[in-house]
Amino acid sequence: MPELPEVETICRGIAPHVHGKVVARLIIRDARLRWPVADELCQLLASQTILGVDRRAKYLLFRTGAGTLLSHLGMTGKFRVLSQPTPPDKHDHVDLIFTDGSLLRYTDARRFGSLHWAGQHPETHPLLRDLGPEPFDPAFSGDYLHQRSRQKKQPVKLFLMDNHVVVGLGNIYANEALFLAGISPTRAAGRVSLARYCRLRDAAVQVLESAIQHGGTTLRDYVDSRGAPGYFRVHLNVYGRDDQPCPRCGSAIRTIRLGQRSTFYCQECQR
DNA sequence: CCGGACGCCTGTCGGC
DNA sequence: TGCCGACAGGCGTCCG
Repeated sequence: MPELPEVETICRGIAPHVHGKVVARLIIRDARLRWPVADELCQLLASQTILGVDRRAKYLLFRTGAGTLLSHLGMTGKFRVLSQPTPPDKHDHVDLIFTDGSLLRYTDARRFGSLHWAGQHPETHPLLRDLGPEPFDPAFSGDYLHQRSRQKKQPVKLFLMDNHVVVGLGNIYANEALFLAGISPTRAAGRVSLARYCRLRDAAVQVLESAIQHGGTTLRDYVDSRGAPGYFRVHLNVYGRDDQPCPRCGSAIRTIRLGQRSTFYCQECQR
């Protein structure tokens, strides 16, 4: 479900409500997420204070003095803050209960998400270690993309969605960035010029920043930590708009499959 | 080493 | 109405 803007929105929504809270206990109702949730998390987190919440790529990091709780939301993962417990629904798999009676509840219908303990240096955790730069990091530049893509025959859209290259761009925002940059998603990554990679970098940063400002994109079931949808959907130029007119030139937006994912683009505006 | 396909799950939607 | 296949904001792993 969530790409960078959605995870960032959840991170900002949760942070003020969990910051400084002390964990009373962790309840794991169903440990069968993408990887089994370790029972040890209960002992590790008990009586720890949440010092802060950060985002790295599409992961949320809950910092404590003893180490870091790492969470990925997969396709349908959600976090909500409740001021007091309510009877759990079918997919409410984990509760992090604080000493003041409030709680952070993890819900995930498809169970593609995950919860891991990452210790004091989460950046060395295997899931984070090999990730590429954040899109807002100066290291993510047109020059960087150009250098990394030489000799690559892979379609530029898959290159852009590769977490080893840059993080945070999932199917929606990769489609949108390529539209804004005027680059065909099927073009071989190694055959995109430096100038066009500079435009692609700018387009990616622009679409992600704008999406964050609008609280992310809700297509079907994404909601933030307060249960509110994101409002960026109305700003999408191509995603989900097959056969509709291109907002720039009016010709019909095409849909193809690339790496088993739906890919939307304008044949006239993107080359 | 690379690129592409698979599989993990449940829910929803469209077509017959 | 019901059934069935396709598809959905991700990504580690396996295979050629």
